[in-house]
Amino acid sequence: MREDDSNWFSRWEEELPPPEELMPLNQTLITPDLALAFDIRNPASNNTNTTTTNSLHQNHTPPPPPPPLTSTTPSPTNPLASPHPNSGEFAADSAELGSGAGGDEPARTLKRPRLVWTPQLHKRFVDAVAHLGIKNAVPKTIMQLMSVDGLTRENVASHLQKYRLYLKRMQGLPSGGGNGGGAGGGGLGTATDAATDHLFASSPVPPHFLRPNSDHFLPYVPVAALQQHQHHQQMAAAAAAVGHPQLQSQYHRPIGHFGSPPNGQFENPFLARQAHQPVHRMGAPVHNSVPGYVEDLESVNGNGGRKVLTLFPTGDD
DNA sequence: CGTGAAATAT
DNA sequence: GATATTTCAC
Repeated sequence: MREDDSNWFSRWEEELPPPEELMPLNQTLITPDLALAFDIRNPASNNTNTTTTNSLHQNHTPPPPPPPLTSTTPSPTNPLASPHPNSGEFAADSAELGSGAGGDEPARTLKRPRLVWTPQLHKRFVDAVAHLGIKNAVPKTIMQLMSVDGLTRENVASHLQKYRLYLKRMQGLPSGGGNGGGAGGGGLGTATDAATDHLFASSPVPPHFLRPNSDHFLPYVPVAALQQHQHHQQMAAAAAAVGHPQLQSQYHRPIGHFGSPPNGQFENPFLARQAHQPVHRMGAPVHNSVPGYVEDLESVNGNGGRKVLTLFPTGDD
């Protein structure tokens, strides 16, 4: 059964995980103490040996440097004056660690913690790729389109790679459902596919991806009325999504698992920063007029009524 | 710069 | 041990 592309989106809702993200996040949860800086990495959790049972992951990682990531901060004038003073950007930093040995030289060599690709972030990624088209779906473009602060080209490239594999695997067995035997004729790795499925399954796969033929991209429709009465809190972008919640005591709320979705695999509803407006012009031959690319916000009615806002047009052409 | 594969951390 | 993510190399 081939459904129109317009339907593929509808399926998202059902396939998408129950948005526990709906849960009203109150910035109140974040006390000023917590809201300071983030970023941590276990310097000692690095063991080349696979045998030593060093389960000591708990170490204090001094919150080093400021969160500022890429220097691309055009922010000339923010037309979107955020009504919430708290949620726009994060304070610079307080540099109050005093722990251990000094530590304050990191401004540049900032080793970012592992980036956690949450369903939301992944969705953004997919959306960006969908808008760009496989043709221009290159890390650099995607990264720029995503405008997620903290995201780097390497991150996107890495994820893109996995995403491609996932699509490939999918084309082999689109069989919805348990498909047990791989069959498809591919006979390739099997361990990584199933695993990635969970993560990628959270985000809808645009039909265009399965379509090596069509390389046309959507013109992107501006969201005329995006005045939702319910504004969700906005926190740092990927930066906040990084690191571990356990020790992380900064811009990340102790949100654990809200509700348990049937799928059971979501718990990090962090928000990606609404990027700035225009994307840097690159030497790309194509003129992608991508004005403020607004990502769809998760708007759900706490009353069972699930409502999702999408920006891009569903119908391909 | 982009992509592929390996290494590492969780 | 498996998976996710990061890093190196081409």
